[in-house]
Amino acid sequence: MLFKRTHFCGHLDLACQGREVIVNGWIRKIRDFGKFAFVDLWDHTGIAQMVFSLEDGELSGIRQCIVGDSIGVKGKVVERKDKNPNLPTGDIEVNVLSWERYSISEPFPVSENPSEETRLKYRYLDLRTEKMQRNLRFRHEVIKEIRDHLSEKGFIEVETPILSKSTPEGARDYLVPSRLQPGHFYALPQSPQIYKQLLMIGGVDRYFQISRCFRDEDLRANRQPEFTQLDVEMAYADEEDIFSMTEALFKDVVRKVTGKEIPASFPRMTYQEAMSRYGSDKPDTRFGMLISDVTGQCRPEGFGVLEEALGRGDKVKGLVIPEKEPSRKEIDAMTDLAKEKGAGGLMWFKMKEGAIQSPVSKFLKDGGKSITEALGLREGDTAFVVASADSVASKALGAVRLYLRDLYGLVEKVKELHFLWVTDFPMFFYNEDEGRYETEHHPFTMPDPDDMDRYLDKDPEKIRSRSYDLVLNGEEIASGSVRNHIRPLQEKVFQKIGLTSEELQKRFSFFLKALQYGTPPHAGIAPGLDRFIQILLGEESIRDVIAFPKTTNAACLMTESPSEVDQVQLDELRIMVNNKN
RNA sequence: GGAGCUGUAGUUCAGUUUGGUUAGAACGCCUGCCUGUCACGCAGGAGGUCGCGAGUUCGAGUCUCGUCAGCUCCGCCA
Repeated sequence: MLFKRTHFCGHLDLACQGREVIVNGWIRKIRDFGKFAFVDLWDHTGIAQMVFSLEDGELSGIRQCIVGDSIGVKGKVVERKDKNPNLPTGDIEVNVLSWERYSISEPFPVSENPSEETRLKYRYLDLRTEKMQRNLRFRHEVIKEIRDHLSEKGFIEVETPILSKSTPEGARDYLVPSRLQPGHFYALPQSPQIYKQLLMIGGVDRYFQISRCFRDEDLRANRQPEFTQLDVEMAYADEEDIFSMTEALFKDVVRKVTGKEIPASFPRMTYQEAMSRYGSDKPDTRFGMLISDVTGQCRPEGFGVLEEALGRGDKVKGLVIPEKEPSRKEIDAMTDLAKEKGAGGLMWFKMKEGAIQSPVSKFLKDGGKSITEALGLREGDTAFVVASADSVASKALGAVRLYLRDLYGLVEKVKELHFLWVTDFPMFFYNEDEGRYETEHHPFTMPDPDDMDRYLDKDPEKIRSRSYDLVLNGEEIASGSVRNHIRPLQEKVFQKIGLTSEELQKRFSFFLKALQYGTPPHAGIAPGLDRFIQILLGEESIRDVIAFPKTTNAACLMTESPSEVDQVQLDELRIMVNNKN
């Protein structure tokens, strides 16, 4: 029999005193004293203490229960003799009159501090923890506020297909075989990009969607093979419209879900400045330690390595961490980071008792004076310097800068939210491996028309695109652009990235055709909700804000997917599996 | 594709440096005792392919090689 509950465990308090209540939940803890037992009963609202008299035949059955059993309890709320100030419901307890054991639990395969592997295998039990309950509810609040906000602003949510078509460029697609057309495949969407542009052509005007996106690439702590984006698109809109729409949205949502106030508009930085000063296209602006170019001031005489570098046009760049002296081991770790980014090495200089200390000062005729002065090195500081091609030096120092951030805890997690627009991304970059140009953002981005005229043939990497990223605390949380709504211009872009006219015809004729029917100028953006929620909650991993996440191997430990399928299914799809390699 | 860390009882871990008796602890589980706990307490008990496979050795949880899995990072992720 089901006890129809009158209250949730966490809502019981002194106001219920003397009342007969019914609560349902899971046993969290049993403390058995022989003549009676305390049972901590948990539901999604919290814990309340039940008191079972064990001298009563029916109630003594609680002794057969273990943690995890699902039970219903009818009892009287009474004020406690010994209150527990650590428990929200610690003023009261429930004297049990009758109860029902709904289902029996196996002993829990998880403990209070389970490993990631155990958590993922028994995710449904992990979800019963306070943290996961809080995170799922918080996520719901964020999405609800987004829907409310955009609905009020005249946006409508439109669903787009999951069984979709392979897009050019970008990530590896997840493919779904077609049974009715053997040898043909759907692709799961990497984003609803083309559909939302078609919705603009279709007169929807203001669209959004909480949409699932799929990318078959290697995973990270903040990257899952399927993830959730807030996809937004506006007709007759440009950068400024998207910026102000997004700023208003984030300000409203952040206030409603966290109570925090963020600025009404976010600072902006060009891609070029981000790269040269922060060594990253997603700069963490919560702290300083910017990268300086000291090529001009640097006197390399005597140090062959540096002389040669400057001879071939390399840059000398550096940054200073004030009043810190990293250890030998830490410097080694930073050197490895710099090398990973392509730098030949990492020089360092310390200022102690007015003298420069550095492993390279003995080579330099000026002992490193020109470099440290240019960087403004002061007593007790340490400077890190890289001599490499401009972008390599910046990226290497960008990695060093983040290492120092984490080493010395230079930012307080969660407390501050630093939003930043990064603009003026390049339209194209040259892919050495493939021997062709690719788009930095995606091919549907509007290139700067003047740059296009000027550089398309001679220097395509100089062409700027009308795209932008939104960065929060050093993490990319949204990406968008003004779209290319002019068919001939769109064709030019496709040509530049090496799509032949046959390929174009085969894969995109529908889209190019659609562009011919009075496409409104339009622009959009797509914030990644998993990351945004992760940052607001201060979680280390995106997995902690997703109910059923996958491992770094893109597997689900709970369902054991992916898995083999029956031969019958493969035959139906006319698929033969090649197990070689 | 590459690098690092980890894998021992149901769970979380110690033991691996320096190979050697019967692989330990805590929590959980089982049995019993206990009138006020909230990390209840007390007594007793069960529970192990040391991830898997080779190899070295008289002898491997411990050393070597391979492999699988989890995590973190690089490449990759328009």
